[in-house]
Amino acid sequence: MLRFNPMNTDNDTCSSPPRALWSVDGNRIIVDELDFFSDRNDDKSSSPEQFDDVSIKNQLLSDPISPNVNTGLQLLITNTGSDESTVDDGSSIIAQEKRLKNEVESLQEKLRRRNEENENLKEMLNDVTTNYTTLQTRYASLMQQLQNQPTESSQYEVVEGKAEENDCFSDEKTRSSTGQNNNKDEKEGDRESSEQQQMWESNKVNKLSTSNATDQSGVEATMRKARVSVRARSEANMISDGCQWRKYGQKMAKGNPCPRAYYRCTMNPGCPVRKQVQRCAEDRTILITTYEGAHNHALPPPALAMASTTSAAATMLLSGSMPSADGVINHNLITRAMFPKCSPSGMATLSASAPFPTVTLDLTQNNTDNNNNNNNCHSPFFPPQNCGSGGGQLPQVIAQALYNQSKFSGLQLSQDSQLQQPSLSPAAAAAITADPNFAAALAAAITSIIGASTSNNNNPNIINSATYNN
DNA sequence: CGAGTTTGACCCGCGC
DNA sequence: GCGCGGGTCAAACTCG
Ligand SMILES: [Zn+2]
Repeated sequence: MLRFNPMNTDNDTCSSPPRALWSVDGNRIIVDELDFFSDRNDDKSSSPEQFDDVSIKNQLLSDPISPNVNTGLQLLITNTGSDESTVDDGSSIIAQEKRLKNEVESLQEKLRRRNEENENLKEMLNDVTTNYTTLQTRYASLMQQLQNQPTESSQYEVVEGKAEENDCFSDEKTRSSTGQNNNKDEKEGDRESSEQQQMWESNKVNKLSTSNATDQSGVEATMRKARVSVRARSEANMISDGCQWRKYGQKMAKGNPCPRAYYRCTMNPGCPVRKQVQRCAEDRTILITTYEGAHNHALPPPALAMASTTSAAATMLLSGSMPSADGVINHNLITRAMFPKCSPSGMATLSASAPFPTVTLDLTQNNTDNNNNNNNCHSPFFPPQNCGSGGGQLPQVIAQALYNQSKFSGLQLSQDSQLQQPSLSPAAAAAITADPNFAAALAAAITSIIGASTSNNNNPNIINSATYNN
């Protein structure tokens, strides 16, 4: 959904970041921003159920095993007890005993169901761990392979034709064409890792003092530098992605009359995530938002899609930059998983060129053509009627698809056949989707695990922040 | 008054 | 070494 502020006639594309990106009351008023997650946050009546996991949640709500319904039962039991006490005045003690007994029973039942849930979740976590171990093993072997064949630069370029052709990617082109040796990566990684260790409050003096973490930081820097670039057609100045951002700079980029704005995540003081917002030079209706880094805190559900996408893209690009076919596999994987019947070249572009590997999501084509191609985008992750269903929904759909994709790419990269059959038991999936808090926490944890696969000295805050508060 | 934005200065890497 | 360009900092400013 495009929300356009008629009062804002300013051509400056990046001067008005949103004030209320994530509102608890759900009645936020978004001025001058493209809302990727509109139907999750505001209008409750506008067909909020877009995806499979949400439909699972719906099933859960009508499921008698659901804790939500269980709460209702508890209330019912309490009412029954009080009804009895009003009927029978003489045997109030017996009635009370009965009521207490019922209460205990219901609590026991509740406990039992919680235990079942825990078992399911444990099982799921085991699956996740197993898949993670598999992935890590594969990653290690690929790294070994990389060390044996250090100079196969041609395979670093997974997809570059599209980016090279378009002036909108001029900065990416610049980055892609510079610095291809490992030495530079290490230097860059040194700087970046010291940044991460010392949070944003650190100053440059501290940065200079931590120059000994060179060995382990190169990969981490790649992770940190991996980017997800979203091209969306929008008059709005900002994409609402569920996070809170603070603008820290604005520059005029060369070759583009529109300024580039720099934002950093402010949901957690130490969060390293940044994003850049810039209009396309050739078509100023196209907004290019580039995300970088992984959040070190739990996120509201709407923010998870983009955040996980960024993290997963980093992971994919990391493996994609190996001297193997992984990059291509992942490229096909991401596009096939999203739009099996769409042309893969136009939707998701994977540029694994050092030092800033970037996944570019081009959402502009479907925004223009969605009236004609409503049935062209069928995906196992969402029903076809949700494809191309309006300006703001499409990005949301894609973000969700990427969120799903990110889970699969991280957990089941080596098992192509399982791509369309996530190994989530229905009960576990229901348990997760029933509770947004847990979903957020778990997704953050998984994202962190994926991120941790690139480094041994991972930031402990990542895991610690992914706690489940109920 | 605090949070967020603006904007010029500064830092750093890279190419010449 | 110098200039250029991208990215970041931080003081001044704005806004609610
Ligand atoms: Zn964050």
